[in-house]
Amino acid sequence: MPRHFLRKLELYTHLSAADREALESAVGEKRRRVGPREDIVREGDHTGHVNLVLEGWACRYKQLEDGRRQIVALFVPGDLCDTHIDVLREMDHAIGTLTPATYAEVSRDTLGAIAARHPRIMQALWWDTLVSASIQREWTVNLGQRSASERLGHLLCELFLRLRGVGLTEGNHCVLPTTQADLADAMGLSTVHINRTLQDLRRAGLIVLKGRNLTIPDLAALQAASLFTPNYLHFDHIGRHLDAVEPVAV
Amino acid sequence: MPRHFLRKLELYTHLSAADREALESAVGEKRRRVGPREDIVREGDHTGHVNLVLEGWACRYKQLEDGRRQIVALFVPGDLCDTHIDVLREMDHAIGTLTPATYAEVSRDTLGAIAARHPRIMQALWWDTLVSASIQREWTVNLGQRSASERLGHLLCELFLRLRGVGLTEGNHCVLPTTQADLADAMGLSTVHINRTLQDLRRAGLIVLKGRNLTIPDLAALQAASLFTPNYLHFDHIGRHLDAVEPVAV
DNA sequence: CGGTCAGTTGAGAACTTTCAACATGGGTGG
DNA sequence: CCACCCATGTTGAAAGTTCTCAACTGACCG
Repeated sequence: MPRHFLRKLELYTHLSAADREALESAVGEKRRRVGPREDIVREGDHTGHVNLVLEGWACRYKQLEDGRRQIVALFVPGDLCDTHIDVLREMDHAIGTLTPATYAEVSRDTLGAIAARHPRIMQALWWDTLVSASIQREWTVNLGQRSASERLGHLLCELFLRLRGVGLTEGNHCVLPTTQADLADAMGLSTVHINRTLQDLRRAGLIVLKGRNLTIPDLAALQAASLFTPNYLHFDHIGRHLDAVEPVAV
Repeated sequence: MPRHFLRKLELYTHLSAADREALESAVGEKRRRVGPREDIVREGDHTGHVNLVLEGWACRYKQLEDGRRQIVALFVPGDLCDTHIDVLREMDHAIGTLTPATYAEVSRDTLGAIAARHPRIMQALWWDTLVSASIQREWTVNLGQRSASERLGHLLCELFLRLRGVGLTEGNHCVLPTTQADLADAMGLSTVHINRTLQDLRRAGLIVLKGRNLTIPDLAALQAASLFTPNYLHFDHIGRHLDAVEPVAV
């Protein structure tokens, strides 16, 4: 059932049937369904589990006292929120949904048990954690150095590749279920400017965005226009030395 | 010798004498001294060790093809660069010094051996890693939502508290050895604007900055002006349940 | 003494925000 | 079934912030 998550981990290494079963049963333990714009975790909480997004989109965000909000990470199906975060006393940020969503709560104990018994999974979770950190760094670059259109184009490239990594694209097309206000909070821009920047990208033929449907006619062109290089996503099967060798050949 | 690092870890938990010795000997293995503005790690490298800053300041940065540079993290004495990063194939960023610096190279094997034998250290390293990630998120908020003066004030608050955490402040005073150009690259602003913003902060009486010497006459005031809350640094001795109980009482 | 680096200043240009109005669409109650 | 409402997206114009360019200062070094 956590097929997007499994698919993502297999970008790093091939899992054995036993690995997959272990993850499936862990994810089956406790499942929740929530509406759009709901908090899953609030700032100040102390949670003892990890959340895995199964369907829908969510985000990690921080809010300033005066109401300004910054989305610091977007979560799409297959994304794991806050691995190991429970070493810290309390959450310094919140996690909320952008769309209706379902997610699995995996307890720390369950995750620890799996990691102990399945070293390949442990490595893959490590990889996932490090890639998340790398994405966070790239967002810092994005906000610090890129112009509005580069910034937005960069985000769309990243999301497209991440969605493709979990099997949620078709050809050069994917969904973009966020509102323009969500994009604004993620990019540190006003909604008005997001709107105009999207129009610029459309006018330049770099994207086709109708409603929640995004098409990127020429990904290489969008990447070039956004100074995007995919290396920071580390989608290069770098854990192949750990690949499971199944006993049964085809 | 890695006194700043030890002191930082003790913000989280108290280490035993054995813990401290293990860390000291690990850090003594290989020590390097480099000048200012030198790269310690280059983008594309594949390193098998972790670097611990002993003296001087360094940074993690990413550079765009057209030369724009974003500093995504600052390292002060006691900071550890890139724990566990070697799960990834190659570095997606570089690490360079800002000032002359000395650092210790700790091999992955050494670190792994310590972690296995000293669970308290392993937990403390985890805490350090998670705090670094938290700081990275806060920088994203900083670049996305705060105005130039809030942004710069926020950074100065953070640096002051981090330096205080490793014993490198005296009263309300510390060093700030970066150039304005470095600050600009870290804050996503131009050097000219950094210069003017520093003047604003000075004029408002929030900082006194002469050469490399920074004084913050009223930290609470600077925090308030910058919408700074220290919770994200997690300096709250949250690992106290792990505190070492020394067999010898004083 | 000349050169270089860091810091400072002025002025205009460019980018982004704010405010306010208007358009569109889906959903709800009458 | 229609009327209304609200969330989302769109547009215009003025204001505000930040950048760029260019010049100049002061300190340190060879």
